[in-house]
Amino acid sequence: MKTNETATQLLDAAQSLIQERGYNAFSYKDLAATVGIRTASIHYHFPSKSDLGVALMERYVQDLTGALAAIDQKTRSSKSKLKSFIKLYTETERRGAICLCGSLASDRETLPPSLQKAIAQYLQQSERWIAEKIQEGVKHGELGFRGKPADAAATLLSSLQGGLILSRARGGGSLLTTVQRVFFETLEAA
Amino acid sequence: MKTNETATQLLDAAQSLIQERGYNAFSYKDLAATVGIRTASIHYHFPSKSDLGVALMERYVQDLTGALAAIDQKTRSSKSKLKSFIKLYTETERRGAICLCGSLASDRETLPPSLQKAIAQYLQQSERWIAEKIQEGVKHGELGFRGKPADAAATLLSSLQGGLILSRARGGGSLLTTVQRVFFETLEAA
DNA sequence: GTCTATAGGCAGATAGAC
DNA sequence: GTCTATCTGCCTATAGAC
Repeated sequence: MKTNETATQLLDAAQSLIQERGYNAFSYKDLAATVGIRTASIHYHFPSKSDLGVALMERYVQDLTGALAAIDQKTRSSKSKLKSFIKLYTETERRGAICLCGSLASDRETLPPSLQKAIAQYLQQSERWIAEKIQEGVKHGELGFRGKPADAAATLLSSLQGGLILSRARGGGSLLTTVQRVFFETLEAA
Repeated sequence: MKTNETATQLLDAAQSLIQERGYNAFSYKDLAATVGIRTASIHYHFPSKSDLGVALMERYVQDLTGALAAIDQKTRSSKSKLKSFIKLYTETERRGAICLCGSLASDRETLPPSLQKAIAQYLQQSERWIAEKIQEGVKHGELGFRGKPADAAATLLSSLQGGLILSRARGGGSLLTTVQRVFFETLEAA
């Protein structure tokens, strides 16, 4: 897939707009203006807005899979893997954006089922991966934590998603750094 | 304010719709259908959609203030106060809804400044109250926690907001119970 | 306070030329 | 693949009768 293909540009533009304004607040007109074509041309690539949304979330899930694989390869310790994961969110925070899933979750009831499914998949995959790393860390003695890894994973992911919301409401700052610190205190405290 | 006044009914309907579908996905037509009047009549109570949004968030902040005051009066220990606060969120979770602020945060860039301000106020007020309770709990020896109360407060609120999103994406369940458990483990572990 | 009627604009989407 | 032209429907909002 060439990165300059129109379809890719459209997905990029849509992702930014959704993360900034929400699914129901962006239009083909916005996309057309950004990419530099007419609205009718967008329908050639994505017949309906739902099609675009589904394609976007599919790409988002694939990107996640790639990012997690990259972290697993590059990094050694479970703790630094978790930190790399959190970094994905701090980068989003710095952009003043929120997660695509978090944004779509608000509009959930207006979304097609296939899109709802992709959102759930993204979050589940993240959660499982986190739980895995926590479990590994405990096993190898890197992390001292007595609770269920799955519980800590769900809590961490929640606080990252919610942290992006709070951070944006505050108008900036680095709330996620705090979230990370508190998270590791939890893991090491037990 | 009589609870059956049309304005109140409109706010109630709008709040439900926003929590279910997002700010940009509900219309005066939806409200009209719910309340049983015509769209034009809504403009008598709330000239513009922004006016409605602002009034709604103002009421939401007032409700919060009332709820926090009620908790402070009724309950004794800091820990049970915090549990009562979390219960506000578990009730939202049970309804399959997310926080009004969380929902509006996605559409933030499309909202009038006064509305953005109200969102920030709601979250700030929550955060401060939580931090206060944690500080009290530590002072009275109820909670063992060495970090900054403000940090734990920001993290808890983040995980509650995010937890509502994850919970909805999962299609139900009681994720917030898990979040609560992990939170108190953190506070008592240190 | 609520109604009917209507305005003006934008939404997503389609047909067919190039 | 992108265009122009056009459709239909919904949106917020207003005017004015009751």
